[in-house]
Amino acid sequence: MKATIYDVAKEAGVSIATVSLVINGKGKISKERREEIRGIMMRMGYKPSMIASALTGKKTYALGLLVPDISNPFFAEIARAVEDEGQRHGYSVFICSTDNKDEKVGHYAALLQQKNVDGVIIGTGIRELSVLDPLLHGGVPIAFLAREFRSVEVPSVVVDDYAGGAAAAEHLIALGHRRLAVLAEQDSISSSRERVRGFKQALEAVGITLDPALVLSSAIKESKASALALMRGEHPPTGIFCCNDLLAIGALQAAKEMGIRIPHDCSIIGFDDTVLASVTDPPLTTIAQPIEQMGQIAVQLLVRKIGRPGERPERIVLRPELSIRQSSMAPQTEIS
Amino acid sequence: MKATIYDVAKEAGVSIATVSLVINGKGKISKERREEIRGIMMRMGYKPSMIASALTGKKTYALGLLVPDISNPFFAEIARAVEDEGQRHGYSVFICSTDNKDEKVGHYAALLQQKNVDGVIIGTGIRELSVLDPLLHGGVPIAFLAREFRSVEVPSVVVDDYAGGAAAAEHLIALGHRRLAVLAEQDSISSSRERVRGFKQALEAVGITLDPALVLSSAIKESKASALALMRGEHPPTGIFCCNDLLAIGALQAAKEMGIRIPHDCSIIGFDDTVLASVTDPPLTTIAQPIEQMGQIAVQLLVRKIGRPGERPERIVLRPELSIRQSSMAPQTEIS
DNA sequence: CTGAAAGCGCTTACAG
DNA sequence: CTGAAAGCGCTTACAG
Repeated sequence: MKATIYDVAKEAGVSIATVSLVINGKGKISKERREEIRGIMMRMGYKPSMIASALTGKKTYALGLLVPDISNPFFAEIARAVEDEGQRHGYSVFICSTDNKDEKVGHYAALLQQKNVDGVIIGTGIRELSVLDPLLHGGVPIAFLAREFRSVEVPSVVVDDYAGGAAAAEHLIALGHRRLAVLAEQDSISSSRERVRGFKQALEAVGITLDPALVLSSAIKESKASALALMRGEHPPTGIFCCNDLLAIGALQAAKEMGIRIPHDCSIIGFDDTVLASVTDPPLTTIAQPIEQMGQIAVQLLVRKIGRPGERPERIVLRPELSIRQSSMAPQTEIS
Repeated sequence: MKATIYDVAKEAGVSIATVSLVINGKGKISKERREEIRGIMMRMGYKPSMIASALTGKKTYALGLLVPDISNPFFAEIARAVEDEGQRHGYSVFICSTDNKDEKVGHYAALLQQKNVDGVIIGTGIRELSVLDPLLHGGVPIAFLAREFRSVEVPSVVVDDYAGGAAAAEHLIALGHRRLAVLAEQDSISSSRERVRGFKQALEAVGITLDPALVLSSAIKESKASALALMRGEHPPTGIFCCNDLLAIGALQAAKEMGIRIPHDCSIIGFDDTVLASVTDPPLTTIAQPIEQMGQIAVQLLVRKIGRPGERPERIVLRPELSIRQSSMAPQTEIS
């Protein structure tokens, strides 16, 4: 039913080798023949099968994108940037949501290598690096996006998470806050660890120590409950740094439930600057990541790696930026 | 470098045919041989190449998902549901953002058929159905999701958009509104047209006619500007029905810019009930779609179609539901 | 119960 | 400038 290279060869009265050459613009085919064969392909609606050509040494022009959850706006925006930049280089992308579970990462790693993808972008947290073995041993190029593992030499784009955490702290300090809390992601997520570290260091730089009891790791579904725990303590914080916008939203909801006014009673800072940040009540002060740029660079690095596997992998660090909205202000109430 | 079926055959001292049989659990292989070969595959880390097996008549186990924009939270949530349900049936999914442009739809249609995907879920607006020809003629099964074209017999899941639009109108009417406006999507989007039609009919049912000047189609990027146009008219509406949550957010922003208080001065209703609706200021009254269910059903229908191409395609209609939050209330101000 | 052979739709040297 | 042939990694009848 679908035309194959044999059909167009027969129609053109040439061998399939010749047709293959014109498809790939190789060899020296007379101009007329070339034009004629092109015309026949058009007329027959012939498109070479990518799986057949992939089997004969060419690429599959497919990429995998591993993220914790495509429905999380941050990763959805990343995915769009990756998709667009991928298209620009001729690649399609498979979405792979891992829920930050090694088990799912491993599953997708095996699957993607079985599917012979040309490369995979890894933007998900991983505990045990060995779950990537199917990719690493299978010779599938990878690039890290917004996550990284210094132990392995792989191209990566990250935002300076440490600096971002520090910027959040400095903003809060400048506003006059002293008693601060942190809502972090799981510990397996390197970016989250760095943000907390930067936040903590910046506090210590001005002589404030972060109360360990006020640093909570939380899954996104439990962000509200975690924030409630933070706010219900004996000495509630006057400001909370949340390691992503979604966690910040949980904090916002917790505050609303407890009748705590944001930012009057407590300041909240997020991280990411997704669409969400501009629509919350109140709009969220957050540390903005250059999302589109990160996605673009990730595919550029990966594509380069695919092209020249031997080259030394690059590591690109982008600067996050404080975006001030209405969820932060100077502390108003004196909390005993 | 990667092990092939030949490597394991040699290692096991059998023919590749035998190995193939144990891979596929076919034929009658003695239990010991089967176990032994399984062990060897494990040890060598052998996984059959999906592209090779796809070339020999089997499926590629890849699906395409066409949506307007994966970074739009509604479609991101759809994508997650499609990905998960796809995995459950053994399929991976390619993301394809079309920006509702026929040109991109056509591009992806051709690309997906070249990649030999087993099926495509279409959740994007299309003006000229012929852009799907590469799929239709290529014999690639498709299913419509949240969009549809009655002219072609294809399995589809939709929400009763007409009823949803009517529900929005009824809510507003019950609240006491009489002068209403609509912020719609582009006309090529069937779901949007239906929502507007339902809204309008419900108004007419109680003797209110919708002023055509107060019905605007708007791209998402221009939603704020369009809402401003609506609100700046001589007789501004006391309520605006927006055909999706993102448009409603544009309206919220326009109101804020003009100093119009929501819901006191104007009620706003969205459609979709994505995460966004619960975090806006104020939280959005909206018509909720069963997003996860829609994604699941779409792949179930598609998978069924792939399995039994001859069967009569099903059409599943789900009910949307009014979700009341704080962006709607009885009209307060008397606007001349 | 298992192997030899053809074939899927291409690409790539190698001849001529 | 163009064709015959081998090969990519599998699957599937067909023999035996």
